[in-house]
Amino acid sequence: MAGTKIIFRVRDYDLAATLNSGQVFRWRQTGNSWTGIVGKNFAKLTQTDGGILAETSAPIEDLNWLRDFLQVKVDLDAVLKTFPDDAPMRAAVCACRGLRLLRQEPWECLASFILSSTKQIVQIRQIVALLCERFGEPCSGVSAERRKPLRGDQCGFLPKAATQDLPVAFPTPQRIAALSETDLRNCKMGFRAPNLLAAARQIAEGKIDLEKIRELDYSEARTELMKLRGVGGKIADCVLLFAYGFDSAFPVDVWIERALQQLYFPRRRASEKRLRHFAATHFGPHAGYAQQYLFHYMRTKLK
DNA sequence: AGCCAGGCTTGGT
DNA sequence: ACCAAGCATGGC
Repeated sequence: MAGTKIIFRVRDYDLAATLNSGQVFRWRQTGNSWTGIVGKNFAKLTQTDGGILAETSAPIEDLNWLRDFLQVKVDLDAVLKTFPDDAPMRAAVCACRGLRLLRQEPWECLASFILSSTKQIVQIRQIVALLCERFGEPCSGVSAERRKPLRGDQCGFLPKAATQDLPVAFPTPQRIAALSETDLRNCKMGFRAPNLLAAARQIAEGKIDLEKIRELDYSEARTELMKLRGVGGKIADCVLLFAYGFDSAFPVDVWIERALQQLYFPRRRASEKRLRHFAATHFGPHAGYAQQYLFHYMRTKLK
């Protein structure tokens, strides 16, 4: 790829664990490298001894979008030190060394998590890929002929790679707001289609301002996000944590519920309410990081 | 309060 | 090869 090559010197950064931990849904692994898109920029990332090798078509003097996305400036040790010193947390940190939180663009993150409801990660990836392939704008620095018009699931005879991830930006709220529910259902999102459509329209009409949410405190921001169709407490917390950087957000899904029950209340069955209260009080100022460690630990090591 | 919404994956036969 | 059950969140 013509363009910029740079190494971000960073310790304790496990790229694979981070990109595979259910925060983002469009990154693809090829060998030791990962390719994906941040905003309108295409990037290829490779784990190296000294840190992360980044290749992108953007000019080298302006890579803050990528530093910000990767959160390379976060002092992970300092974050880990704030975790409670108990056996489950120590095990999770030990098992997932180098796991990080990314900082995503709010709209892509929000839309992805609206689509995530009652879906497993592989299926979310498929839905998001279809949506982007059909309605996303081509990325800057990518020639037009690489964007072959494909019909997604209608070209089953093509090798799988041909239908995967062309370099396109995630479709804007305006673009999605102009679509029909049928267009969206055809991306296999089922009952999530009207939710995504309504949310896109609420945003396109200016009823909800995703940028303004940055200025609010955690609970105000949560209330605001939950005005969007298809956004309950869990999805709001995912967006607050993964896009807005509210480290105190602690999304509770069934995996986390299972992890808390199994690791912290192995004897007696704890009510959902009790688990929520525990989650909100036990993990400290970077509870969201703790949540990510427990989530990934549960999914990859315990199950 | 409890049921419903798709479609892919997993497990049993 | 096939069918049933499992997944997992918000809206009504």
